[in-house]
Amino acid sequence: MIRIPDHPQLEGLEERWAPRWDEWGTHRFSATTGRADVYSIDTPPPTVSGSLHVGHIFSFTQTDFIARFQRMRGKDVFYPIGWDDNGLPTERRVQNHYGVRCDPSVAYDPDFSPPATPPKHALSISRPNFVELCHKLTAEDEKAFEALFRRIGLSVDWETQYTTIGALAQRTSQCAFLRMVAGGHAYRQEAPTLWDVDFQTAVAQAELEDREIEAKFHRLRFRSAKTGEPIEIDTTRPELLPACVALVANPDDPRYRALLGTNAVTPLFGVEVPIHAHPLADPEKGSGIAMVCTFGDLTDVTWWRDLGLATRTIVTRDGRLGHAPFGSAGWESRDAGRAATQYAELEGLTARKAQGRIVELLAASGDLVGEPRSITHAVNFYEKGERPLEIVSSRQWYVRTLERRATLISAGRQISWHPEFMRTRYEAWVEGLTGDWNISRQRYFGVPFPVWYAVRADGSIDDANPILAQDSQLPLDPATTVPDGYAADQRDQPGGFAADPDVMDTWATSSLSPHIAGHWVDRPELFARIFPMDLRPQAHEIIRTWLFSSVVRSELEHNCVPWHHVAISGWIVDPDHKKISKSKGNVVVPSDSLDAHGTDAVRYWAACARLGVDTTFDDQQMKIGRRLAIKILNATKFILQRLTDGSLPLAEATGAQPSHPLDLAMLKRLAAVVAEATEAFENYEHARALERIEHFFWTFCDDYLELVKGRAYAEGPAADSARQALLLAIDTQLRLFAPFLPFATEEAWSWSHEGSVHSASWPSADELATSADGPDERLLDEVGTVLAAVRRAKTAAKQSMRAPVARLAVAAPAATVDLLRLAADDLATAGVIDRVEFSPRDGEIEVTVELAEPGTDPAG
RNA sequence: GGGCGCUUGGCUCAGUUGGUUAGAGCGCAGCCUUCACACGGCUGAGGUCGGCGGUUCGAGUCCGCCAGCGCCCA
Repeated sequence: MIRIPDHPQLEGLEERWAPRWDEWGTHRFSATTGRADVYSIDTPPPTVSGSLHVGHIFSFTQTDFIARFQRMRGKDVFYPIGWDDNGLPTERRVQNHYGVRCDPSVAYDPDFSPPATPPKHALSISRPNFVELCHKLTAEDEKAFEALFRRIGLSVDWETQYTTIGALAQRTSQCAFLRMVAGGHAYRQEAPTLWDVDFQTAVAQAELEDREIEAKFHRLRFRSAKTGEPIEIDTTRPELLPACVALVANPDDPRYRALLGTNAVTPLFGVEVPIHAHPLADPEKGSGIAMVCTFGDLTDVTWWRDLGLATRTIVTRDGRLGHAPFGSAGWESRDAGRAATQYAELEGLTARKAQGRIVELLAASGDLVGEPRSITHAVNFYEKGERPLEIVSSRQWYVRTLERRATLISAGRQISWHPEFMRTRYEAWVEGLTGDWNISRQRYFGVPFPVWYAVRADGSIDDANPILAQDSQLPLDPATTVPDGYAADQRDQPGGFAADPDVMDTWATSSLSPHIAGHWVDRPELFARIFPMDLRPQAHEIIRTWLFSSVVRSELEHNCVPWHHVAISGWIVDPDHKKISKSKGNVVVPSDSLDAHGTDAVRYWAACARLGVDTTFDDQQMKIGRRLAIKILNATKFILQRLTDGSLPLAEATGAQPSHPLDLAMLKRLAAVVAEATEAFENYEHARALERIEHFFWTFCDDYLELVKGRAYAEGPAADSARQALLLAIDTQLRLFAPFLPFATEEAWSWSHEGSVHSASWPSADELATSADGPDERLLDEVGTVLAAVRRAKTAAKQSMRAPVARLAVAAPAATVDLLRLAADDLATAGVIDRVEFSPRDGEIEVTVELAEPGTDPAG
């Protein structure tokens, strides 16, 4: 029996249907079909330690449209959900939340529990205790995300969840790492490394950002080694003078041409350094000749590499000036005693303090020319950091990317980008790579490298020959697991072994999201069904990180791209076009919108935006979505309740095929809409699909429904035709709307069907175009035009739409008249028209309306 | 400094390969209330498409330059 509420509403639909879908397994991946029948999605795992915001709803919902469409098209949709709990954001949140600090030198306390309220001074706890807290807090955060995602009706398979720090992620990550090492794609090397002195970790190129900061140019006086002539250089970092290894000038700069190939002597330290030419030396900057230190900035690294310069590292990992053995090999000086004395003034100071001190020393020795001058310049920062990055020399694991640039660019061209122009961002990034990918991070909450090193008899570490874990041991933490052939008590002992102290960059793990979600390491038959995946949805600011690193991993491991399509979502901006962020105080809480407008309304807002387009947070748009959802309920109710006897199945309610020209014209139009919407969806243009469907729906309600109402109430073949057409049309439209408005469509669908609309098949034009040689589909438009003219006349006369019309006269081209005659009866009924007259004439259609009541107005 | 994107009625946006009077919704104005829908319906006013120049029989739609906004990268 059809049970339709008297007043259908949206309230409560989420609570009614979401549990049903779980029960029915509507969104479950069956994993029984072949790859060709699977549609797999590489869902972005949100950072659970971050905040929930409308951007999540927006972008995740856009992916859900695609998932639901593909499911209705008969695909077995692999739509997992992951949580990114790995890495620094979690560490910071745990530190703040519990008021603790990780100190690896503290011993594990199995009975530890965090204080009820965070203490004023951070409590030092062991690494295992700290990691436990990370797991505890992320588990709570994940629940909040899950609740939100369920509420917005994401059709993910909740049985396919993954994390980026769990055992599977660690095993996957370590396994893939070992394979990279075995394949020669990963290597460990001592190299200049961008270093954040506060976070105490290496930073990858992808995590850099430039910031303009205030600095001072100091003019230092060097002297020519041969002639003693002064050579003045400008530097913002005079404290690095002890690390100076060369001077560089532009080869085209006539001022310094004569000096090229000679040596200069540094002030205070008396070190002889060569003078080289290099095109990156900017003649306009300062005095036009610069000192190269190891290392002040990335340009120093370039010069050091290009020119094969010496290395004299003084900045240590904590951002202080370390030991500099002037007089020993590599630290030769014309006056080693003086150099050592001077350096003793600096050693142990932070870079900032050392700068102040060395300026005093230079002033005292007369080697500072004039006063320091203020400038602003761009300096590298870690995107999450607060102090400029230092460049230190250290041993890190790298993945070879530089040599594969061409491959990576061609990989990008094998992927369909939505929108297409986003590809450019990827290519620009790959072309701009300056070094291999550093995947070592000196953090605590991450995937450890499954590697140890032998400790030599003298206690030094044999870095060159890492001891790699066996696959069967994974996942493991080398800090607790002992490598084959060693005993536990040999840890950190001469002749024993030492664990690699680092963890992997989070991108080194999340770049394997298809492998983690698809169980590459433990369910190969599953992985084969879903990989390469069909779709990677993500935001554009992480093209250079997540997208790039995923392509790298897939190319290295499988020699193919990880997905066929990439869908880039836009950002949410506030009504003033400002990016939504906490610091701006314009954050919109997602649950507020859901409370106020309902899930379908919020989804409608997201559906109106094309991929890649930044979108305004717009309450108004949600209200429109809400109105649409209600209209769908009401229109469905009307058609089912009034026009069938409440008997099922509906197809048998009337039995007849639509035969009336107006009905056939409407169905033909609908068939065209189905075709357009399908094509749009196939092209990842959900907004276009929705626009076409929605536009048709309003015409359907305003014109067609009104026109056939009267006929459909009656009896006979013409009435049967109307009823059948109405049923066919609403059935089709519910399915078309289903990906966008899953709750309202499911509710309306349930009034006439068993099972879920989301398991129904996506409509095809064939179902509707009952006859190719039916009437001209313009019929619906033409009748609509005349009906609008009738309404206009009634409105102008301030009459009700039910006001009777004595006479309607339509003058139009003969072909149009012929068409209109086909629906003259419906027109008369809908307009409450007594007499309808047609007359052929060339030119525009002209409609004359004579109202039965006084106050008749011509219109049209 | 380089790259990418955007600039269409008050607002938010569509405008497919250049082609008849540039579309939609919101907002606004007016009208209509019990028979699907007042959490509504109908009707209407309102843009010449950022600026300049070019290609073309014809440009919002292609090309160049400029301006503003945004993002990415140096």
